[in-house]
Amino acid sequence: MIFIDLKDSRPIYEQVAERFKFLILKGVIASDEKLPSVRNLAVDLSINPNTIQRAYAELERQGYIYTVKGKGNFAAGNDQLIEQYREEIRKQIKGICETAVSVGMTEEELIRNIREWRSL
Amino acid sequence: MIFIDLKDSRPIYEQVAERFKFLILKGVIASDEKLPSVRNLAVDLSINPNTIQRAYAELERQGYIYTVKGKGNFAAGNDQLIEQYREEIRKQIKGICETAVSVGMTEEELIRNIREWRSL
Amino acid sequence: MIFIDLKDSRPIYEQVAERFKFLILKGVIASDEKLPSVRNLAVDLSINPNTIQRAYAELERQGYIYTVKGKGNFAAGNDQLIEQYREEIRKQIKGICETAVSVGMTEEELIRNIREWRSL
Amino acid sequence: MIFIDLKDSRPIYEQVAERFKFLILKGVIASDEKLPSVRNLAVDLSINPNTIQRAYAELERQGYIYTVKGKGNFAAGNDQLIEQYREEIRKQIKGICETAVSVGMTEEELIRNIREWRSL
DNA sequence: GTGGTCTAGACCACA
DNA sequence: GTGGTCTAGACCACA
Repeated sequence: MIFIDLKDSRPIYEQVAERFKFLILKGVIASDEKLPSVRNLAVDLSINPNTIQRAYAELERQGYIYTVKGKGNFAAGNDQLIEQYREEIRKQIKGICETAVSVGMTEEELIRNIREWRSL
Repeated sequence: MIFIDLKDSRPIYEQVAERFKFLILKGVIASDEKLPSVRNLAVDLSINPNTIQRAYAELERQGYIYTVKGKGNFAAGNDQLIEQYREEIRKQIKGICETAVSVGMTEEELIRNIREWRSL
Repeated sequence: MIFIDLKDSRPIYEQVAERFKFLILKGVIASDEKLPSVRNLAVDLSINPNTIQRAYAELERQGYIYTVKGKGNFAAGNDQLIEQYREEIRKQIKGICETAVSVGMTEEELIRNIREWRSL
Repeated sequence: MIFIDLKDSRPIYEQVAERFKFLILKGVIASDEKLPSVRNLAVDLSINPNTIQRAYAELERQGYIYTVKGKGNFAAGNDQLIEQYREEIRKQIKGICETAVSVGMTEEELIRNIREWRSL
């Protein structure tokens, strides 16, 4: 369910957090479903528990999970999260498109690219 | 011409390189035009020369400039660069859009966002 | 009568203890009235009995309840408790106000805030 | 300038962060002034660098400092920070006052307490 | 068993 | 020199 790529330049804790974000938003991990424990996941991925801990702390800070001490970490209700995530994505696309346009790519060209992926 | 923002989380060398990329692609710096010398730019920006050196090395590696020993650094011909840059951007947008769609954003929604920025 | 919020970052035993403190101070639980047994409450709240036990131990330590072996836990007389609780609150407010003032908030500003909540 | 209290129940990283927040808001550390390096402070306080790192990361996340890689950490401009901090304090006071009132303390009593500290 | 904090120490990117 | 990430392993609070 979780994979990490050591060759990826992004830090491991970020990859782990990103992956869980995705799984929660997709509904693969349901609301209030328990995530693997810090220790178990650390063993499974052959990663230090501190690194997992950091990924979970980040997810909690961003509202994707909540922590019950002594019990574990659980996926938060994801209704508002989806809207929050959309906003994040909008900003990312906006940033890229702005630089794209500034070096001469037209809006139509950008849109065409999006349409092409649809057909894949 | 070049500005750096210390509060930006990106490393300084990357900001400098990015800025030159932009200027070259826009044609503000013409093909074969000389870039400021490492030392001068370092003084102007109150930055360590090593940092400028690294930015230039990066630009050369990516084909945006070429170095003539004893003369300086010069902007490469920018025709092929533009296409290269577009390809980069396409990949970035593609990556983002794919995750966007996978969590339920429709293609039309993405396109609408792009159109809205146009009107700004 | 007792509710716990798993998403609250405070430990469960503290939430339980805090809630009973409140009920005793408000007089909802009268002096010498029996509190639910550890086991019953644990079942009702679907919580580990150890956790309830700890909440009760904390309440006893602070003088809010007293234990009669073989009989159960009972609310202490609440006259002195109220004064004790007020003292606690005074200290808390004092601590916060001091730092508030030291970074430039005026006393009048603090008081105004309190008055505003009244009207809610 | 920075002191930590091992007997304090709050984690060390939080104490350190809180202390810097205070110094920045008071203007003791001016805008864009450099904070001690992670390593130096760690040695001075006989604390592990990781713990200082965490305190600084927290401060950056909350906007109190900004990081320049390879250079150090610097105090952010504190105009907006003050307002942000006031809001934090308001919430804290509000929370305490609400429970105070709910157990029978009057608003006037709370205000009287504040006035008394003034005369200290 | 579960998460939270911390130490000790390594290695890397950046300036 | 400076911050950022990570491992290894300890100890504590909580359930």
